Amino acid sequence: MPMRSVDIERVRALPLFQCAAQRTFDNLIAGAFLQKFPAGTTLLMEGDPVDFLYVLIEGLAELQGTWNDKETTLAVLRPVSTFILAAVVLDADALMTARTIERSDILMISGESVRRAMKEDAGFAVAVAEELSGCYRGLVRTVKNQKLRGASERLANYLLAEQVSQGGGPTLILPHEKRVLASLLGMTPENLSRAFANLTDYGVTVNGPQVTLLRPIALDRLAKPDRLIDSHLQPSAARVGMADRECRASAAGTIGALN
Amino acid sequence: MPMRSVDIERVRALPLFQCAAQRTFDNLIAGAFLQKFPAGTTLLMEGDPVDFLYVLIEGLAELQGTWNDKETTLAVLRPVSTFILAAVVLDADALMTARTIERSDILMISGESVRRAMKEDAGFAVAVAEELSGCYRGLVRTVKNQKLRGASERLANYLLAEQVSQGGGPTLILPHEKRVLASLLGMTPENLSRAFANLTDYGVTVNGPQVTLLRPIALDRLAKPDRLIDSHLQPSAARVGMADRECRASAAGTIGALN
DNA sequence: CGGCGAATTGACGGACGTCAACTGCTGTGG
DNA sequence: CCACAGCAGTTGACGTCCGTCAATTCGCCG
Repeated sequence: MPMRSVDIERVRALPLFQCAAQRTFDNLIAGAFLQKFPAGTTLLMEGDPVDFLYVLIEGLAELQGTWNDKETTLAVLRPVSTFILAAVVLDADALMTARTIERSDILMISGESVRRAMKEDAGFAVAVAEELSGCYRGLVRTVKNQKLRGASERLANYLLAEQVSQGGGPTLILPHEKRVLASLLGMTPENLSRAFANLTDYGVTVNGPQVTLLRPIALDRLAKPDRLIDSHLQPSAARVGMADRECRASAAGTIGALN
Repeated sequence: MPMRSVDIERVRALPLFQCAAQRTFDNLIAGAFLQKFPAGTTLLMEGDPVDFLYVLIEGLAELQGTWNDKETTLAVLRPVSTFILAAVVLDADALMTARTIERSDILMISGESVRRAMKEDAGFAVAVAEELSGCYRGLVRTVKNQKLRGASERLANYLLAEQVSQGGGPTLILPHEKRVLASLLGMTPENLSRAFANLTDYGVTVNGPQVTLLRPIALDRLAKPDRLIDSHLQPSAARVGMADRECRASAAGTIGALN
């Protein structure tokens, strides 16, 4: 429950916190909990009031939305990401359910203290606005991805993005169950299987969670990745120091670490 | 080009600006332009650097995304809304192109001065964060709408939302061409026609841009509107003063005034 | 060993996109 | 004033993509 100083430093290094005054940061973590959750734990249900800002320190988590007994995954989060920031800022009810996919370490910071810190520390308030901007743009990319691309195109782009995020080698490991991936990409598990089958012509080989891209150029020609949709290919950051805030926020899933 | 004081007051009254210090606000509008554009003008192209924060004062505008020669409408904006805020905050390239649908009056505020104002005025920075949060949540609703509902369900919900936004009477006027509506709802114009046809069984009558809802209860049973997707039905604002920031931002289209 | 759930495969149906033809409106120019 | 071109909207036919249902296989864990 008390935080290790290693973890404190990881949090302090987040874009969200690194510009905050030391005093602001201390106040924020003073009333914070670091908690371990097993896989499959629901942290927060859609529609519930939000009392905490969450920070995923270790593990894997998922944000999902529901309607009419149907469910969809809006994002898969990797460490280190914050989530549910927008609801915290507005003190509003959650629009998505948050669930752990793996055993996870999660830092919970009082929402009330976040709102107070923003009013007292302009640097922190700016950082919150920047974080939200990155999340917002991640979602814009998501919507474009969904509305403009077909199912196999979405999968192809996902694979290319994962490839670079896993070091650029020809073979990559899916970070979670295929059913979660299917939901993230906006299709059924059955259709994801077929989408993988479609991509065999483009050099995609599947073996359980392990996927190999034998003909990346052919796959790329199908996927047509675009810097205005796929956040992993950003131009050479002409304005230094920025850009990577947006990148980090968008690193998880096809899309963004959504707040 | 010089702003009328009427317009200045309308801008000042926006949630984004009403908490800003007078001095901050004066600096912001000091270097701002108020400009009139004819219908169909492209204000900003996808991929371009963003130099201004835009405020739609009068008229109607549209944000669209493109990929592989396909185009989709991400939002339709009504006065008074800001747009392209997120790109301004990050000083990043636009992810969407902005186009006027009708003749419009648009206020353009220097992006540089917005970023400076945030650093100097914590109240303004908080307001920016709140605005972005509302926009973000609008987009979350959009994604859920897209991924969880079928085409006629999206249309039905759009109609019910428009109905309340136009005073609650049985008949409403579509604010723009049906082709724009189709694109906003994620379908082709042909399919929008068919979706309207499907809804005749639920008391929906179409006559050009005029739509009448004869059996709102039946339509509602089909649409299953949900407060976690459809921003027009918010609970009774237990915490006063907030909530309507989110509502305003989400009032345009099925979805949000996207920034 | 037995059972459960994830993943795959096939068959089927429905939803949606595409193409084409037709209507009706509007603005233009002879 | 009317003829005509151009575009939005509608309708029909058709094909494809995708979801649903069912059966099967496989791996994991009790």
